[in-house]
Amino acid sequence: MLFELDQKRKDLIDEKGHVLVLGGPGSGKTTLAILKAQTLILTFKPGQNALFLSFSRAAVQQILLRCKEILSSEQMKRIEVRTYHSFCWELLRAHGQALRGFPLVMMTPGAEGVLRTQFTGDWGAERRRLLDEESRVSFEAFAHAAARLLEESKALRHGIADQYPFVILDEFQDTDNDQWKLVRALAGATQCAFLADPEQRIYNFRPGVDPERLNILRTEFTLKEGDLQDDNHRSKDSDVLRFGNAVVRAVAPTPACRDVAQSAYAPIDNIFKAAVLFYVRQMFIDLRKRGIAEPTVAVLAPSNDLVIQVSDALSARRSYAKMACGPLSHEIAWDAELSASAALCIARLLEQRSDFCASTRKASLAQAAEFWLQSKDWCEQHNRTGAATNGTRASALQAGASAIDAGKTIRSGAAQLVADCALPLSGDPVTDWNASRAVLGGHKDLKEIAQQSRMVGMTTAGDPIARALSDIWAASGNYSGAYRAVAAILEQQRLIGAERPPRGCMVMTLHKSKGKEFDGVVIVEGHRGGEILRPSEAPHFADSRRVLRVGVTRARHRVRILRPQGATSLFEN
DNA sequence: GACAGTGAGCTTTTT
DNA sequence: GCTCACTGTC
Repeated sequence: MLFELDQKRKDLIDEKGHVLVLGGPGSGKTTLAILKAQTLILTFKPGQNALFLSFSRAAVQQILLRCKEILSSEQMKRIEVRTYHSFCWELLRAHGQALRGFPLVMMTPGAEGVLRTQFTGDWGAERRRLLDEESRVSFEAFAHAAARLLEESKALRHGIADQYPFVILDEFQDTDNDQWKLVRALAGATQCAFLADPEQRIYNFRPGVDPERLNILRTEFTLKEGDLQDDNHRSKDSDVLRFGNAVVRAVAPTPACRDVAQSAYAPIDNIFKAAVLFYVRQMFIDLRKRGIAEPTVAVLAPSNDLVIQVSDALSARRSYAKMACGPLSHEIAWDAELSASAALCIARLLEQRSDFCASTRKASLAQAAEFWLQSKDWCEQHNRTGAATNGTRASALQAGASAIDAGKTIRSGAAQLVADCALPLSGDPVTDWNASRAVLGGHKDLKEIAQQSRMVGMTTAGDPIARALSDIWAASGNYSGAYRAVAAILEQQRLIGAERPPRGCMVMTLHKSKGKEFDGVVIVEGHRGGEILRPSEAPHFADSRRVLRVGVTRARHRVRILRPQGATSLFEN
């Protein structure tokens, strides 16, 4: 592939020192960095590679795709595209032992959660103690620990610099303090390209992410800066980016943008859902009219809560303005941990219905309790309310299991509902699965299990879980062993799943869409909560506007923003 | 320890 | 309008 480069880009590629490349979505930062790597690779000695660090596995996939468009297969071998986590872990594993005397042991998020819930006091201090005294390193402390290794050992710094004479840092504006320490140590010894878009800084709320990051970088290192902000290659013929920038400035774009449409719906639940389905279908029709045979469409919502509602909206037949719309199949980008736990509850209930006895009933209660414990841990980790309530719910279910052991009556309504479930089975996995879910839907302290379990995909007979359950039924006429089978499938999906290239219709939060690209984007605002412009940020909504810009600029061709009637205008004039 | 009633506050989170 | 934390009652 050939690239026409202007002088600004050529200068950045030829610069021998560090470069800071600023640019909006689709401006070609990544491409420029890869071209620079391509040039530098020519000067590398055998064994030396370029290193490209990014935050998420999804981003790594995107970057690899871009690399394949530009580099030859020989050149591909000379560039390593990695997440911070995988790079740091390899560093720790390879050099931790030599420098500290003990091999480092990885503490997975799950294992750390268990320790944390048992520990009272300052967890941060305990985490440092675990690292110093037991060589156990938390997932979240990888960057911190790796940075310390580099800071402490000049030999290691130079070893890494020799191995990677050129390092690219993606999304640099979102680098947290620990990652910055690591990068600072690297940049002191090797040549770096920092890629950043200050307007895409949407992880401000994360501890250690500093809005001043770029200025900190500028004071610490001598840089050649280049700003590609004005250019846009992703959506050349569309004015999607112009709209995104207008949103951040809060000034309506003139002339109006053809490719971005806003619609208002009456703030009533049924109308909301019908409107979502209608406009998403409409987006597919629009894109096909433009000659895109198999369009990808992302439906983006400000909150996870709303993502569920959107998925709900797309899952049933509805009519909007007298037009009938059939359901639309779609994928949800979802935090798999909780939904896996919820799915295991359903599997336990299937076993209980197959063989109603003390041990299956206790297992169901224990799994439901486990769900709430995980929920509790999640709340604590993410600083959300609900931890106390979830803990109480878990206790009530555990108390139910103890009551069965002691031969006493179960006192909690939720525990009773779980333990007394003895619905007959039909042998059709989808029907039986949904019947178990429906039971849980009948109590406020179990409802969320039913809701979360919807995310694992068990709607058609072809889903892996349905097929496995079908096999079990065929072999034994009941669902004994369902738990193990479902657990195995979920584990497998966790390892291989997730990073498939986008296809068809996908629903996710605005935040999760960052770094991705779709033909069309539908942004959905809720009518009760789930606001695009978060009320707490009034009157200027600066953070919200950056998030919205990220969502809007995911689109190659077309955007629709669906808002409730009466919502605050996106523009102040 | 279960649960109904009451008043407050409501997001996002790459590994 | 819903869900959480907290409090009082059984």
